[in-house]
Amino acid sequence: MTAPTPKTTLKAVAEQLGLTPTTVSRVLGGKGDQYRISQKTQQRVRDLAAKLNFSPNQIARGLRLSKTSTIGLIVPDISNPYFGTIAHHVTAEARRRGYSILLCDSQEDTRYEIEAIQLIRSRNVDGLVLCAVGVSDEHIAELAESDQQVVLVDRCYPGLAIPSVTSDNVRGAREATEYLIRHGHKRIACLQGLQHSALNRDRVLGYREALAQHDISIAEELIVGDNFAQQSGYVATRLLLHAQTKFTAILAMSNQIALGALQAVSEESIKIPDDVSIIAFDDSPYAPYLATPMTTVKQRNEEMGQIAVQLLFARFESQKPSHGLLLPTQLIERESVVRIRPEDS
Amino acid sequence: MTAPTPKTTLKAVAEQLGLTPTTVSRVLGGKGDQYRISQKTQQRVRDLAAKLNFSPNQIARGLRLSKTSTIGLIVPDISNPYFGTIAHHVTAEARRRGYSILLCDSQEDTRYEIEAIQLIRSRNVDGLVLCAVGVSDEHIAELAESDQQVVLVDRCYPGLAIPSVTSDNVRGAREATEYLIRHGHKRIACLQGLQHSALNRDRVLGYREALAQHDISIAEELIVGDNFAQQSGYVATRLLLHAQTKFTAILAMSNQIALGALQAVSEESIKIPDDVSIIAFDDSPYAPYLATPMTTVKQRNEEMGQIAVQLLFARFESQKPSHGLLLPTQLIERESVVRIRPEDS
DNA sequence: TGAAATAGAACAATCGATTGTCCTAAAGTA
DNA sequence: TACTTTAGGACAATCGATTGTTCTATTTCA
Repeated sequence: MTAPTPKTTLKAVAEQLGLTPTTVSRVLGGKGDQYRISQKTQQRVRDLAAKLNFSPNQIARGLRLSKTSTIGLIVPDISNPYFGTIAHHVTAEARRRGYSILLCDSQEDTRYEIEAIQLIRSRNVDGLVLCAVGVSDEHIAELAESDQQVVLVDRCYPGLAIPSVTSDNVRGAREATEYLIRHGHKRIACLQGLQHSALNRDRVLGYREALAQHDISIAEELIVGDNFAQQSGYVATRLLLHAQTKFTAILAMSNQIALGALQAVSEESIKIPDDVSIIAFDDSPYAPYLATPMTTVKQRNEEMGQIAVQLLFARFESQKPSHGLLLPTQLIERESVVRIRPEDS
Repeated sequence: MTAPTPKTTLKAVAEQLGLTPTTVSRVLGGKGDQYRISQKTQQRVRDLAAKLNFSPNQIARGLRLSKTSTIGLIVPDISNPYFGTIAHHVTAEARRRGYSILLCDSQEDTRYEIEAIQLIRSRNVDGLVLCAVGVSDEHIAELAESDQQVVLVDRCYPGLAIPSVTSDNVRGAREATEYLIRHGHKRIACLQGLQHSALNRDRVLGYREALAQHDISIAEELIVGDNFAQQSGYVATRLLLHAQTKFTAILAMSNQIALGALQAVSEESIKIPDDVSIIAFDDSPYAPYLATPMTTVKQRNEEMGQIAVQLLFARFESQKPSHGLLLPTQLIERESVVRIRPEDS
């Protein structure tokens, strides 16, 4: 086995040059001139530091400066490409500013989320980007009152004074529903996500608004589902089909719910869109190549990640309270919705 | 705005009790008895700590103990569900052991990867889980000689004495190719990934082996593509089709390459599997619901994430050099491969 | 030539938690 | 009574980098 090379410290560099850590630190920190370190010394310091591949211990630095150049990121499920994309852009945007990312996966579980928040705070991150699970909000309220800088992404809590960036979920759901209505659908199943979450509430609200505006009575038995996972979409769809509840279209409130619906529908040998139309929240690179290319509500999750970091840095620089940012969604029309004759509905 | 609550320190707890930080630290560290702190004092300490919601500053702790309870994780692209899944299981497994994850996304760029490694090391992580980009290996060799604990995942460097966990890529590709051959295919396009990467070399090797074993001459013009991205798969497929190069099947070396192939094929209105069969590396939840359900080579990426962390901890505990771990792949048969008559090929 | 100014760098405290060692008063022992 | 134990904690150094202050030769200038 090779002998491990111990890390080079500031002190080690200083000793090799016959200087003190103070001097070395100032030179490398760009304050050499300010503190009248001679050019010759400065050059010697820089040369040796480069040669030894010295880079300051960020832990020590973090302790001294109480600034870790780290941003915490909590997401419900990093294996979901929706959050993966957000994370990708958060990390990219953070790196551009010299920040690192401390990642936690809350597994869609509020308990883990609380744990993650504590963990991340005990590590003194400079800021926190939080994709909350979205049900309980007590711990979020606590967070808002602490000195921790936070930005909420994707799922926000309207009551709390925390900067946030989310899709305009009400509008996105309303537009999707209206699209279905324009195509003659009146009995539209709503495969909802996590109940009592703000995110779900907004989407279902948009769905209800669209129906109400078109004088279509809302059939509560068509609003089903427990959470944003595939399993929930599957079960809900199977139950709907089994109950012989009549419906001509499905609005799935997440990409995973949509997958569950596809699974259920394929098992029943029901054809999309001939037998039932479907629109899903969240676009996917696979959407165009599905058995029936799927019409989706695309969210700007790339921008969400970038904006989240930018909001965070805006907070670092000023104490101005920033409001929630609403991003538009886009209905991507493919072939999973069929126009039906009014009498069918 | 609410007044920010400053963080509680050990010293603050100690002062409120009229004790020294030493005592408080020992009690909370479970060493109260060992250092003969009276039960009464211990209880007072614990009570106040709980009341103030004290949790030690991990930065200070990390400095003193030179142990940060943090694992670095570098992936080429966290928005790719393949890596997302690995990350998900790495974080879960790490949390179970009280470790946090410092995440970097190298964007499939070796320069960023090198940057990420430096960054992560300057933050004194206890271990590093690296999904390397896979072309250059000088910086990896350097890493191997340092005192940094590392585990390579998904993409390994055979020459280096670094523990790793990867799929048995040679065998996976060979089995997929054999499957195609058994279905009568002889001219099989190989949409490869990043050239000169060990991962790609292995997969292409498996492909060549299978052909060789069946006495099928290897048509070099059928081995095309630059990297693991969708764009590469798209371009390569378009070019193949444009060149009128005859082939009856495609072996795509990643999920994203496969997407690119689907894109190209759909634009040329070519039917899968009637006109061309396809098998792709990496399974996807969408695979069963594609226009043609796709036959895939499924990797055990969930286990990869878990095993990576376990290997890392095994290294923490013993200095035994561990070898590379090879995980089997699984061919998931769907409908994207058609049996053709020998004379067609 | 003597005092003031300046160049060049060293000293020492600090961030917060941990730990080997040391101190003091009460209790036990001969 | 005189001495050793023991209980219960306190002291102070340490991890590595940063920074306000201080110190010492040279220069500079009148």
